[in-house]
Order: sequence, then structure tokens, then C-alpha cells
Amino acid sequence: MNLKELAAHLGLSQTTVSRALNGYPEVSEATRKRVAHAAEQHNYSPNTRAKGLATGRAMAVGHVIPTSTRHEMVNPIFGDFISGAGETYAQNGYDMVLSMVEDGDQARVYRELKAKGTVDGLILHGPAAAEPRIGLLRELGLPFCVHGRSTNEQAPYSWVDVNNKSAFERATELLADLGHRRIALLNGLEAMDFARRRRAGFEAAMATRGLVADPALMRSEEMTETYGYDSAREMLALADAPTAFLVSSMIVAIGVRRAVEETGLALGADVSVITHDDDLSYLRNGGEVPLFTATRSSVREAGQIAAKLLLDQIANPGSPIRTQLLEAPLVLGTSTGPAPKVTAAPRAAE
Amino acid sequence: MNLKELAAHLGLSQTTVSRALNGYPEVSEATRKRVAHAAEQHNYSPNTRAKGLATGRAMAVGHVIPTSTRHEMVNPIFGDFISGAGETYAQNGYDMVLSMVEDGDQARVYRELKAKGTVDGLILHGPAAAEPRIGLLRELGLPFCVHGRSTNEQAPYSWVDVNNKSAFERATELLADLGHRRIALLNGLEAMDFARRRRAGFEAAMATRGLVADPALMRSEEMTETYGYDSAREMLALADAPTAFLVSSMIVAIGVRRAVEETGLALGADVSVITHDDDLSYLRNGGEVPLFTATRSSVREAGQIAAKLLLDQIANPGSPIRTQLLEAPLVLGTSTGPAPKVTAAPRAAE
DNA sequence: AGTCAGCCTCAAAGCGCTTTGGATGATGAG
DNA sequence: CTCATCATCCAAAGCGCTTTGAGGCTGACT
Repeated sequence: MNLKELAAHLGLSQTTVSRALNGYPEVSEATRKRVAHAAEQHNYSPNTRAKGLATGRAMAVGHVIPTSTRHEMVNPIFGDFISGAGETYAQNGYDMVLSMVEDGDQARVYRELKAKGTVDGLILHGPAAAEPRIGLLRELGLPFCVHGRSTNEQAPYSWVDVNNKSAFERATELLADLGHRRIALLNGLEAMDFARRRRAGFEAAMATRGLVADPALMRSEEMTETYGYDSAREMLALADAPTAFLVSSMIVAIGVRRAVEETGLALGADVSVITHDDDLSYLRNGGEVPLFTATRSSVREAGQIAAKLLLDQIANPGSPIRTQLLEAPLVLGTSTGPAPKVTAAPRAAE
Repeated sequence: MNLKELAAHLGLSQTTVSRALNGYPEVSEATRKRVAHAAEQHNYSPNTRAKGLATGRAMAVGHVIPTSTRHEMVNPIFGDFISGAGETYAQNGYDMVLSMVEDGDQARVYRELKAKGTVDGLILHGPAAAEPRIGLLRELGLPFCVHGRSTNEQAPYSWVDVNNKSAFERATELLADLGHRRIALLNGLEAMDFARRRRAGFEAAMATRGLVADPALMRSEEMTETYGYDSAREMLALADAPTAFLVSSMIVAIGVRRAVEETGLALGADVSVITHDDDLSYLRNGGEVPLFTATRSSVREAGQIAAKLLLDQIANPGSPIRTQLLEAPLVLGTSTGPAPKVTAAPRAAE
């Protein structure tokens, strides 16, 4: 059933039917009712492509997910972010189109998305500290909102980000307050902007408290369970092992916990761990009492906000660019405690 | 830059340019080259909506993700599945559009997708044992492929699924072979078809080996870390505690491990655990040596296959329905071992 | 020279919708 | 009774593409 048929069926013109369905005032309430009813009856929905062609709007938002052949890693937070954003889109009648794109093809894909007119705007994922995509999108004139920020980008652009620096700063301070001196940082890939900011927060707090950020205790990798496990395993075997770990995700923290327990140490007593917690739906940080002490920020909420900012921008093209910084409060769990008395951490006999 | 402008610029008609770009034989090789070059130069890509209108094909595939207000849970395997499917779509020039849909709105959304013509086909996620969506889609005449199966559905339909039953059967047999008598099953939600099949496999093997599947040791819930932890915690506190757990996902298994270790027991010695492992990119099952003994099947691969089957179906509407059953081989890790010699617990009759 | 393939190119008709610029009655004022 | 006004409704022109049915131009064959 298309508009023409529906109009014929009703004995009206296409114009009138279209106006009736789109809420134009030139249609009497009686006709509108009649049209609406008939549309529902024949479950008519206007063809997206035709509508898009006529209006020039795609009523769709794109998410470009960078993938790389080197590590075929799907960001675990991706699902929750998408789910938050998708909710907002659905409420506003927008579709969401996803493209998985190889790192090298990025520029080409953005150009194409613009030329093909598939989407009215984009969400940018995983910005690097130096992020060429932002300039490209601005040049293309495609509205966009970044999940995260890009340090090297001066000109204003729309973004939603967690205050990573202050979160890791506070977390580090807590550890210092608990008497920890040897604190390890298991960071995400430091090509990513968020990881840089976290490191900056960590280093700032260490400096403030007069502690040294030992390069041997700092790593930067893709955030997996094994990364946490392997790193913690090795670091705990050092002569001057760390007594605390600051970790960039729950999944990594789980790996650290495994290493700690396997080493015969007690979490929260011999070794403290603070992690960032994205509040993933399938990986809650314990129940009533948080398992890990954590800096928490819901990535789902970030998705909702990013979508909202973007839709706003699409609806009011002239309006000023908006941004939003989310704080990540520190929640206390059972994984932190005072630094053990002994300077050198006691290790299980082996 | 649109077709008209490009044609004018080249001094050709729209027809010729279109044909040149779409590889029709009526265009001389020389003109084709010239056209292709100019297109690249001005980075022209045909407008998707216009093309779609003209051809009647959307060049897009939909994924409908069921969400429910009760538990706002995003399936953790979703990201990897999508990523596999997305790869296949990209290779074939298809877009992927995602819709998050409330359970109640399912039927409406499918009808709309059909009417609006947004997509040429659909992937169905998370089928229940009795799945009304399959019948609906068939009735709508929208090509689709199911990730998973639906037991109550007799008529043929396209699907990709893991052999859940045989996987859990083999896993249970292994545990039985190791001497375990009290085996717990931490299943996914048994409204889901895959969970039913796993249970069936478990029960079949238990029966074959003359063991009782104790209802007190069987649970069915959303697969989270806390679910694993809480369940294991409680079960291990029982007078006749289980010596082995069969678990439906890595995340749940991680929770079980936490409970086991907290109880002061050793994984692989006092308590054995086998889990299903979807081979998620961000949650590998250990490194060289698998951490958990597991039935493994890559959900990413499932995504690729499902996409392929669907695209085939779209391209050749008349062709017979295809399906694919993936086996999930048992990989041995360090989480399983012989059942401990029982001292106090009552032994089941031989 | 005439004709006919064969090759290349084109104008124009859609695809299903929105939207502009009227047309048509009905209504009330003059 | 006439005329402007208003509320309704409509025909037709796009939106950017594909595709049909035809037409021009070669060169080769009769």
C-alpha cells in the first residue's frame, strides 16, 4: 500500500492524505481522522527512501566503528553506548546505521556517507589524541558528536565525555591517602584520547603527593582480561612490587583480581585495586556493595546524551555547538584498603 | 555533486554516466574510464535514497534488538556478532541498520520496517522457544535469518546456530567422566531457545550416566557476573554442595570463579567449571592455555555466516532456505579436574 | 550505393513522496 | 445578488536515480 493507492481508496488526492498524516493545518479534523484510520487499517507507512528523497533528510544517524586488522577487537562498551543512543533515536523517529570500517578507509567512508546522503549526522567513536576525522567531518559539513574528546583539536566541536583526568586523579589520591606508594597504572591504549587523560590525572596526583610514577608500573594496552592478568602477574613478581593498581576497565580489573588471588594475596588487604567502571549492563560492579572501588560513569547514559546533542544539532543547524562533561564519582568497594605495613609486598612462598 | 551535474560536466547524458558507473556493457571502455575518473575526482557517490527508490532495493539489512523495560540488558555477545555481520555487509555494499525495540512493539516495528522499505532483510536475534516473530516475518515476505533456532517452529526458515545440545551434553559427560556426581547448571534464561537446548543436553547426559539433575542445582537467569557469583556462593554452602558447574557464559563463569576462590576452594581441584565460550574479542578465555575448560564457538563467525545466508537469500529470492549448525568443540583448560574424594557428602547409589 | 548490424548515446518515464501554487465551494459582508 | 474570505482540497513539479525504447553513427556486407 502506497500513498497513491491509499489516496485512491479514500477518494482523496495524494496531497491531502500526505498533509493529513503530517499534521498540516489545511486539513479538516474530520478528514484527518478518516485518513489516519485508513492508514492504520492498511498499515501504511510512507516509504523512507521516497520521503527522504523528497525532504532531503535521511532520518538516520550513522555510527562508524573503527576496526583494525591488527586486532579484531570490538569495544566491549560499544553495546551499551549504542543501546542508550538507540533509545533516543527511536523516540525521535530516527534510524541508526552502523558501519564497521577499517582504519585506513575512514576518510573514504565519511566522504561516501556524506555523498550518498545515507545519514543526517554521525557519532564518532574512539577519538585519538590527534584526530583527523574531526576536521574532515567539519569540512564535509556533516553534523557530528564525538564520544570522547580529542586533545589536539582546538576549534569547537560537539562531544560527550567523562572527566577522565579528574576521575583518575581522585582515584590516585585515594590510593595515596591509604598509604600506597608503589601504584601501578594499567591504562588503555594511549593513542586513545581518554587513556591520555587518565594518565595525566594519574601523574598529576602522583606528583602532588610526591610519589614517583614508575615506568615499570605503567602499561598501555587493549583492555582485556588477560592484559590485566599478565600485567599484574608480572608486576607482583617484582622485587618492589606495587601495592595498588589503577585500572582502566572492569574487564582488566577482573584479570588483575585473578592474578592477585593466584599469587596468594588478598584483594583489598595486600593489594588494592581501583578501576574505571562503565556501568555495563552485563557486567555490574557487584551487587549492593561494589566489588571494586571504582570511578563510575554510565556509558549508556553517555550514549543517550550524545544522541540528544546530535539530534539537536541536526534540527537546529545554526545553533551553537554543545558539549557535555560527565563526572565519574568514586564509589567505594571492597577492593581497596590501607597499604600493607611492609615496604616490600609479601609474596607467596614459591 | 549529483548525477546530472556530473553528466553535464562530462558532456554526456545521465543515462550514459549511470551505465558507465554500473558496469553496463553498452558503454565503451574509454568513456567508462573517463566517467570513473571524473566521479572519483569529484568524489561522487550516487544518492542512496534516489538509487533505492529507482531500484526498489534498500541495500540495507536490519537487526532488531529486543530490549525490555524490565531488565535493560544489552546482550554482551551482541557487539561481536554485529561486527562479524558488518564485515560481510561492507564487503557486499550493504548498510546495517539497528533498531532497539521494546518487547511489546516487536510486531509493529517489523510491519513498519517492511512498509517503509528501510531494509531488504532482517537478522532475528534471541529467538525464544516459541517465537511469533518468525511467522510474522514469513507472512510479511521479508527475507530473514535467525541467530539461533526456535524449537516450536516447524516450517523451514533460515538460521545459524550453535549445536548447544550436543555441546552441553559432551561437557556434562566430561564432568561425569571425571567422577563428578553433583553437577550444577547455571543456565541462561530458559525462555530463550538456546538455553532450553543446553538444558536438554545437560539432562540427557546426566540421565545417560545415571546421575540426577537436582533442581536445587539448576538456575536460569540473565547471564551476569553477579548471577554466577551469587549462585555459586549459595550452592557451595549447601550440605551436599556441587563439585562441578556447567555454566552458560564466560561472564557467569568469572562470577563462579570469584565465589569458588572466596570460599577458599581451588578451581580445577575442589571445584570444576565448564563454561560456554563465545570467543568474544574482549574476553578471550585466557592465553595459550585456556583458563576455563569450555565449549567454544565464535559468535563473530556466526555473525558472518548469518549475514552471508541472508544476503544470498536476498539476491536469489527463489532459492531454497539454508541453515547452518556450528559445532562447539570442547577445549580443555585448567578449570576442570577429577572430582575430589568425598568424605562427608552422601554418595549417590552407583 | 544501399542496407543492416553493432555500438554508443540519449530523452523521458517512472520510483513514492512532499510541497508549491492554485482551484473549488461554502460563508458572510456589503 | 455580488464579491471577498476562508476552509478544503487538488494537479503537478520536483527530489536523484535507473531503465526503457529509440535514435545516430560506424563499418561491413550485399
